[in-house]
Amino acid sequence: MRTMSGLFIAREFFGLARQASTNADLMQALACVSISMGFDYFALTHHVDFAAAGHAAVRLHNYPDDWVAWFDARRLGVSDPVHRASQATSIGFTWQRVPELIRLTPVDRHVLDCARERGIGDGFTVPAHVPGEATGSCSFAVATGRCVPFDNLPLAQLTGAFAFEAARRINGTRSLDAQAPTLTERQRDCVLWMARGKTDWEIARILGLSQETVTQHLKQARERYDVPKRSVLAVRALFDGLISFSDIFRR
Amino acid sequence: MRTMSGLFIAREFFGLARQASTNADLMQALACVSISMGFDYFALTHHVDFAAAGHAAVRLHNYPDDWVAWFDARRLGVSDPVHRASQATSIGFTWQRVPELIRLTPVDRHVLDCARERGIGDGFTVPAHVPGEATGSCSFAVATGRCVPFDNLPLAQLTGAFAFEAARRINGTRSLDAQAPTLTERQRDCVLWMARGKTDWEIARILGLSQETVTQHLKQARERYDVPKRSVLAVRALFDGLISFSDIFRR
DNA sequence: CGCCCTATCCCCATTTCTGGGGATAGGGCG
DNA sequence: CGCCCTATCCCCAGAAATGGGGATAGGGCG
Repeated sequence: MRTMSGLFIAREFFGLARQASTNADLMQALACVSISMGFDYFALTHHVDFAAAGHAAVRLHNYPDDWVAWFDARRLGVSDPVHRASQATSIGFTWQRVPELIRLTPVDRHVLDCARERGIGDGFTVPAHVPGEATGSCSFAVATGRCVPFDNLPLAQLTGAFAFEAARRINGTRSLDAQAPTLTERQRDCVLWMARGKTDWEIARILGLSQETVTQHLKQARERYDVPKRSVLAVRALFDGLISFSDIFRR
Repeated sequence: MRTMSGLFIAREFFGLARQASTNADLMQALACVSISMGFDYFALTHHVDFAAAGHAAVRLHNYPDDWVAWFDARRLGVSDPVHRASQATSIGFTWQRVPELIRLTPVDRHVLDCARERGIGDGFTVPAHVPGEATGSCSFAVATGRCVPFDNLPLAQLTGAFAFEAARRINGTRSLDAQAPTLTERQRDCVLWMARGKTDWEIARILGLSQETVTQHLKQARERYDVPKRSVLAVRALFDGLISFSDIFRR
């Protein structure tokens, strides 16, 4: 009775993932659930160049070694077509749908062919994007020549999403900084418009102040954060939630 | 037998959402599935200022009229605490968890209190973020005094994610060629150090280039994003996941 | 009352960023 | 081969940001 076993699989994985306190714990849980769902491989990864990236980037997988070597030699972490496709949707997709999401180049087709030659056939990828963090995904794949277990794709969607969040937790998601500086309302106004790309003169017009006053507010905000430049001030205020991406981009 | 009815609800909703060709179709499907899951209200929305935003922004909901009027009068689409919290996680969260995700200001607490007074109690929000597009979410809420149906949260996670993607499809997903800008490796290096607060001279020393080359790379990055200032360039690159908070703050 | 904070405005000099122009070299692709 | 992209370097002038100084006014608190 597949219906019943699907939810049993989910509950078991959620329990393991919730208890996981290391990447190894999570890897083991993912290896088991992949098999249970009818997949052969999994890969939970940030879409970065692992040769250049440091410690904070996550990559947990059980892909064949020769595929991984080939992938890394070409530094495909950023440009892999499946990774690129995952930036065009908010829910999971089978790899057969990739050409509907992005325009495939000849190089992309070659990458997919080489994966097939090295044992990775079709798959299902669950995107995970949190603003301010590297984009990522959790993929489940079948060996070359096998079929994706279509009935279990909703379960794979849930599992992939939950696994990525567990990885964020284990590897240290940003924590709320109780000691972060606060800004006055006026300082925050000026920081928000600066982050929108306005000059002091423009902000002065918008808020009905003199240009020097705007300069002063931004200087005082920088001093509270002890940063030398406005670019890092904007980043810090974003990180602390004093301003939000939506607020910045609003028209 | 709740286990059985949960997956029955999911399959029914997926069928309706897949067939939906208008926002009204999707709204009807969401209204039904919300009740079936044990919620009283739903709201699928882009996090924009609806007074100013245009045609591409989606908002489908069945909230009480006086709450909506209050919400819009204060233009909370971009600064609502639940919306802001959804930018700090990749999976859904109950509103009780919002203080773990963002720092609540006195204004935020007032917003949550007023929602409660107008009939909206607790809820569960599923974030949806596609790089290069406005952030959004699909929320399910219970009336003041009622409990969130915890057993159905995995189902709400699936439903919310699927509904948001259906809304994207109905309202015209972007074309294959419309992708967030990309930066060359060198441009990204310079953007990252700029976002860390370094001057061109400093970046030049760090990367072993001339100061003019650094200026050029940053100019070209601004041109790719079509933004006039470095502050907003840093914000955009963060939003799209090209650089991350951990990249910037890492030593 | 004095002190501190916030908001507002002004001045100066220097550094940094922005727009605009020029150039070379190497690699990939049609 | 020509074209485009990437990386690198240079020049100029003007706008914008940064550091540093000055000031007033109003409100809250000990």
